[in-house]
Amino acid sequence: MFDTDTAHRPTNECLKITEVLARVGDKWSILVIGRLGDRSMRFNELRRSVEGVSQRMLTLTLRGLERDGLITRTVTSSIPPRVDYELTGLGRSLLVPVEQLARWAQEHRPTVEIARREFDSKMTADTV
Amino acid sequence: MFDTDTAHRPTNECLKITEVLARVGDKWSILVIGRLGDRSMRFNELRRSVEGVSQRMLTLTLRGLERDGLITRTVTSSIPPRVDYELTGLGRSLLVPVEQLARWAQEHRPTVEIARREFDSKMTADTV
DNA sequence: CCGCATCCAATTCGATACTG
DNA sequence: CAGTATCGAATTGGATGCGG
Repeated sequence: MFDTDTAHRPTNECLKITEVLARVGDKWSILVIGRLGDRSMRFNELRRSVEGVSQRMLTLTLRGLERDGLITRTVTSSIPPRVDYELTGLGRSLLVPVEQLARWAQEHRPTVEIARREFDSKMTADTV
Repeated sequence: MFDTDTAHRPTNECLKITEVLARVGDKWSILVIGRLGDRSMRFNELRRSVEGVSQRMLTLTLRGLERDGLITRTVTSSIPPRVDYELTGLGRSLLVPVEQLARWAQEHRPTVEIARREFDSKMTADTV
């Protein structure tokens, strides 16, 4: 998998894909994308909405998403200034597989948590 | 999104989901899962296959996946010892949305790369 | 209101060396 | 072969204070 060809092609495609997935993988990107799924939002609005994200990380996340062409950043030079973030078409297309993954996580979270507890209890039993 | 309810429920579900997605998000997990999609594999076989992963990181990744119930670890006490890793049913179910995401990445990678170059050139133009 | 810069703590990761 | 242990380097992230 991760390859159109039947053959096992380790480096080329995989590395590139990993690079793209790195954006999705980080802690905040998908949450921000999820929030922007409904409508465009302002900076502090997003900040409050995502909850737990620091100003710094939100800034970095938004820059990254903008760089990848997933969101647009629109500055309105008023006083106070206003900056709106909105998903691009590309960003909205990403929303589809991300929602699938979110659904998986939501559906299987209980199973995973049970597995974790079981694993952990086995480990502590070994050590003692 | 990321919520079954219509209302905006920021903390509860999202944090838990983030926690689960953190496993998928890290650099090696999805690659390992992808490799195990076809068949079970031994430790060093995986190590060579994933390519770029250090022994340490592969061990940590495999432990994490095992802890979450996504793979099984089977030890055969021979000389030399033999350890096989295999996807569980849960792991195979994760393979589905992950493949979708991989397809997205594969399909849109050129677009993303163009966006990145464009963004970067704008930035350097500003600075100078 | 938006966001950058700096400092500093914590975590992550690779390299290396050593065990059953 | 399949790990564990340790160490230093690099990356990451929060807190704070300043600037447009």
